Amino acid sequence: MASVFPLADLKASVKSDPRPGSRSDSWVDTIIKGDCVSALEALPSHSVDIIFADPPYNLQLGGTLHRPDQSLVDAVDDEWDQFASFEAYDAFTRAWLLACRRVLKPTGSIWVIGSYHNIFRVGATLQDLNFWILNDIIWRKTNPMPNFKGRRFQNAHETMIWASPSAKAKGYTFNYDALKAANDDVQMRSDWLFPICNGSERLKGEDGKKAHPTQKPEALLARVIMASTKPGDIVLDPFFGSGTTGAVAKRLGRHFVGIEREQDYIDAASARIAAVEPLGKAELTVMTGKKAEVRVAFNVLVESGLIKPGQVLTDARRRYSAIVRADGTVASGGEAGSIHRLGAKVQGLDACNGWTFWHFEDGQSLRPIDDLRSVIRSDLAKAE
Amino acid sequence: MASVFPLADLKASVKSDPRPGSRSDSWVDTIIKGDCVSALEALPSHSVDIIFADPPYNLQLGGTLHRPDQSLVDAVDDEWDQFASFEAYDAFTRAWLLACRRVLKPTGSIWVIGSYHNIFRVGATLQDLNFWILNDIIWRKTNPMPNFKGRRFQNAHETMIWASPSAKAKGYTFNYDALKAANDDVQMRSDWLFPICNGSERLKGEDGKKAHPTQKPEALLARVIMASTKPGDIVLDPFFGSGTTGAVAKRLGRHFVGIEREQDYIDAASARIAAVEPLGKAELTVMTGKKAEVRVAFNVLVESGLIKPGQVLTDARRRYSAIVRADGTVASGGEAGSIHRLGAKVQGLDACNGWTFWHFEDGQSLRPIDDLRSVIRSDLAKAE
DNA sequence: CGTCAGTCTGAATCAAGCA
DNA sequence: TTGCTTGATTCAGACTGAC
Repeated sequence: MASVFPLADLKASVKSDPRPGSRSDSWVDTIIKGDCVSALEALPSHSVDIIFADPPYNLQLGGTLHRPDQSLVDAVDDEWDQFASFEAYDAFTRAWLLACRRVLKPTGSIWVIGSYHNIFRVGATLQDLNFWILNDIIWRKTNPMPNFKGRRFQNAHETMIWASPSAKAKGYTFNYDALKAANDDVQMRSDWLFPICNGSERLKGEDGKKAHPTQKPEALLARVIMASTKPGDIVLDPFFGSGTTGAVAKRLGRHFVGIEREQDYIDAASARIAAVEPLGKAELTVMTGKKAEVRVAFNVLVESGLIKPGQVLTDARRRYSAIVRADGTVASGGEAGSIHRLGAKVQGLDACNGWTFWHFEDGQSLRPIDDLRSVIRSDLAKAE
Repeated sequence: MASVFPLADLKASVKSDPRPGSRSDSWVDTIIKGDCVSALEALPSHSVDIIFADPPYNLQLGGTLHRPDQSLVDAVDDEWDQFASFEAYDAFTRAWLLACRRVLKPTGSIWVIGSYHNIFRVGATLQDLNFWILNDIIWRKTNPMPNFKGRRFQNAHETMIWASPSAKAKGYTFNYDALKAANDDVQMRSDWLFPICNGSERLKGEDGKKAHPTQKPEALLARVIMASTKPGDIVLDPFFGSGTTGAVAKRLGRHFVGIEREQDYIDAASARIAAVEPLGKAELTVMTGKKAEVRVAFNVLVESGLIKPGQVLTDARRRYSAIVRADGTVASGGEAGSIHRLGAKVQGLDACNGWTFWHFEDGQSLRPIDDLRSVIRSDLAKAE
């Protein structure tokens, strides 16, 4: 897993089995080293299910920026983020988006993340190329960097665009019911709240400094992948960087393909992905349709890591137990469903408040999962 | 207030006093009836302080942007139609944005609101025209319309772009301190939470149906106007519609100019604005920080005797010390200079705010010399 | 072992005024 | 236009080390 694939070898491999849709599988679950567009052009047509792209933002920073305490802000000044003009950035964007569409299945979809520096150009280019925008999604950051000079609003979000390859492409995956069940039985909205990536999740080099300047949080990728793929799907990331997409895809039982130019990033991502333990099949079953009659309400706990997929919940007296799945449903015996339904089911009742019925192990004691919801609510309140 | 101004009369009026920056005032606090670009071209250059624009996103596009996926139009016509439509929309956007910039003061700023159907094109056009994006702001709706088909995320937000007329235009108004104070003493973020406009605020016709399809909530406009204008400023809305911008501007003690083509909307907006009662001066006072306060130099403290020549200043932890000299400079070791330069020097930094760095003995405690500046300012205020 | 205070840092288009 | 001086300015969360 996560082997590195030199571009020349990839071309030879794909040439030997070039049928669209077929694949020799040699490039699946690998990181292809090379230029984004060249690597994309070496892949078979219509061969991946979704694309998650975190392209350079084309930040145009002036001088240096200091905090009020005079410490220096470590800005993104990498060579890969430098473009001569908007025209150059647009040409770059067109090229990789066109290459992406050829590789994407007609039933697939693409996600692109950006900030106000680049996202408007990306969105307009997507439309110009006849991609069909399905949603724009706002990642609200719980802990964004402040505006130090007090001359603007605190830049507290980033924008993702979710699009299908054409207006007529209808087969894209959207796990509506699972998302709704996981969101307290109301539709998942277009604004998502997550912390930025730091702490132990943040990859660091031997010098203790961040391995990549723009590492995205796994929770963000988890929601993207759970929303728009099925288990076993192939997720392509043409700007692989620190490999968050690959790590989350592997954990969630999806395949990945990464494209990356810089060897340092490839090394960090390879090691990271190798350490990932995939979830089991039971945890990954995505609820589909209404026949399951299952309505869950706590995937935020799962996404935030307060509850982990595979974790066992019980009632207060440990008479009943259930296993948490990655999509925010729970399973027990042959039954699966929302915390509320399964709680009722195991007790033989018509209704049940899953939040107070199900408990989790906290050291030696059992605590209701509602306690964890309080933690999330507290975070949400702070973010408002 | 809120009289209607036929475009022909406006042209005659402005022609009689065409000096840029000057104004006969005849067009202030009126609704100009006519085409957006023509009306803008009839206004004096550099005459308004901010622009709030809620442009149509389906202009000349027929059903293209809103069309559900199941279109009966065949493929070739469909693609051609889309391409032509985006081009037409871009041309329209360029035209009204260019006309807006001529009318906008160099110290002004512009807000544009839109959804994913059009905001990416608007943002890219703003950048192409060398507007300088200051922030993108997300209006999160507390009560958005559900997604009925369950094929996408609930579209629960709209996007606003806030921009200055050029990268070098620095004088735009931003009431940072007032916003921060109003936000529990933390910086105002780029994501704002407001309900959509309904209930009694929603304008309705005699038939009881909504007078305008996209009436914006007054709270949204209030934050925009309070953030980026001063009392007495002129707020221009080139797509006036139901007149929310005018109503809020009047209530908040600002002037407005509206441009609108449809007589029905003009009638509704005129009546609405006429009923608005402006707030009093006391309610409108904007909290300002030190930037807007009277400048008090360090030597004023020495001259006034609050700080005495020979007195020793230290930093908050008494790691560094300096002696005050009669000319208002301070000295430490062999170095001397302003409170700022010496503060930077002793710390080995490029810059330092001497007002908050240097402290003086006050009984048993250390207090920043900035406290003494407040004393001076207080005395000055009493003398006014 | 826990607590508390201090430190560090994150995709940043981040000053204004005058000579 | 450019360069220099003055002086205005930070939130949340993880980590570190003292006690």
